[in-house]
Amino acid sequence: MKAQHHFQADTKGLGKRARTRAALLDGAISVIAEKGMADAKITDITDQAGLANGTFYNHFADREQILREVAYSVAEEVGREIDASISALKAAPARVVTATWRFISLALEEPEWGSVLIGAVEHMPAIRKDVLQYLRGDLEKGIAQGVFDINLTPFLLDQIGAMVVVSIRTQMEFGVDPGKTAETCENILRLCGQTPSAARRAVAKALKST
Amino acid sequence: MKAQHHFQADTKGLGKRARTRAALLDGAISVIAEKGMADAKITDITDQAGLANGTFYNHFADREQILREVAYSVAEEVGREIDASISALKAAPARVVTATWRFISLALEEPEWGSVLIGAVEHMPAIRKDVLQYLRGDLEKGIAQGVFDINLTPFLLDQIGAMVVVSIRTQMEFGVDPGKTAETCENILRLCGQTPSAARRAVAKALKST
DNA sequence: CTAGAATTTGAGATAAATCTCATTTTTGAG
DNA sequence: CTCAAAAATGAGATTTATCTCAAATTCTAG
Repeated sequence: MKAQHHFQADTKGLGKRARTRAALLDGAISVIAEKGMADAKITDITDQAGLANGTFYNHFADREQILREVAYSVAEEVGREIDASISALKAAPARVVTATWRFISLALEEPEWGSVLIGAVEHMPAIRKDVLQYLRGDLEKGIAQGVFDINLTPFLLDQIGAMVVVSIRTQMEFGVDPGKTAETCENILRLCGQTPSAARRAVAKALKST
Repeated sequence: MKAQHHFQADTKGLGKRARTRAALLDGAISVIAEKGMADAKITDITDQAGLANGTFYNHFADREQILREVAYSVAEEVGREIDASISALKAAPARVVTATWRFISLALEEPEWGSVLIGAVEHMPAIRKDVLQYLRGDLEKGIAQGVFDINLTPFLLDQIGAMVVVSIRTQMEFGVDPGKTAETCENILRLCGQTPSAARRAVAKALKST
């Protein structure tokens, strides 16, 4: 799962056009990882890809388009991985904890993904909504299973999302700390109405089976 | 408490220098309210203040300085108001709820303050820390009173802060909704380890005595 | 009222960035 | 191998800011 060549990996045998495009997308991921989404300049991206500035415009209409494509692509990839890691789980708390844990871990293990995801959630409301849809289903499950006591609205999803972003950003800045990831998972369960001890138990249990 | 002339109100009788400076600071608040902190340009500020672009540099070294001064000033003012509104309260949950409620209400009643506070918390980590210090004392109180079950770290403060920001931003975008403010207060109490029903009761009680 | 000090002014120097396009280079089908 | 189409190139037009500074204006103390 080399994030270094996320896009180029899929272009074996394809034409030059596709390969250059992939190089630009990969360059964009690197630059976003290094300087953040807001400060990713076109020239940074083409330099990183070893191409001329003008080449960019043969492949993307403007700066926004490439950022959006990168963000959607990373979000989809992460979504697939999380889906796979929780597909066998039935209990809603276990699903929420495992998904959250996996999400934060992926963002931190591949800092390039972390920067893209944080940038996307901050600057692209449409993507934030998409990413949080994954959570929505599991929260519904929890209500149905009688273990979550919540008012399931986009507003609640945004509040949970904000906590996850803080967790990732803090760990990217001050160093990875699984204790913080665990605390984040517990806090989400608390938000869902679970007691501190129930939340703690659920997190411990979910981690043991990983 | 006219936010329109937050700074100019304090300059009766002072010299021209002070008055012009205050006009620039007030202009900055307006512009931040309208376009956000990231997009507040020097020229916008001087236009708003009815002054020439060059005048700005007689009073501030650069863009950052005026933004910082505006942010600190608004944060202090809001801090004072909140302190006053909770000074008589003894119970930690009541203090947390009242302070949070007041903070969100101030940000929404004076949209100029809301934009400044959100911009500051997002772009100026130092200010975020200062603002969250107010909360810290009350969380400590709650631990001492045996009603909060938390690991009181800057990390937890940041997670709570992020929820408040989401609440303000959502209401600024989609319209003021006291239900969302109440939900935010309840969610903070849940994070602190209270049960959903205890949280709900504490919020209802704190609001009745306002 | 006056003159020197303080303040304001706004044109323009400077500094990024984005995006365009005529030209050159590369590609790959026949 | 050839050559027309596709792609890449990078200089520079354009845009949009910040910040400087000599000149004009406004204060204020005597």
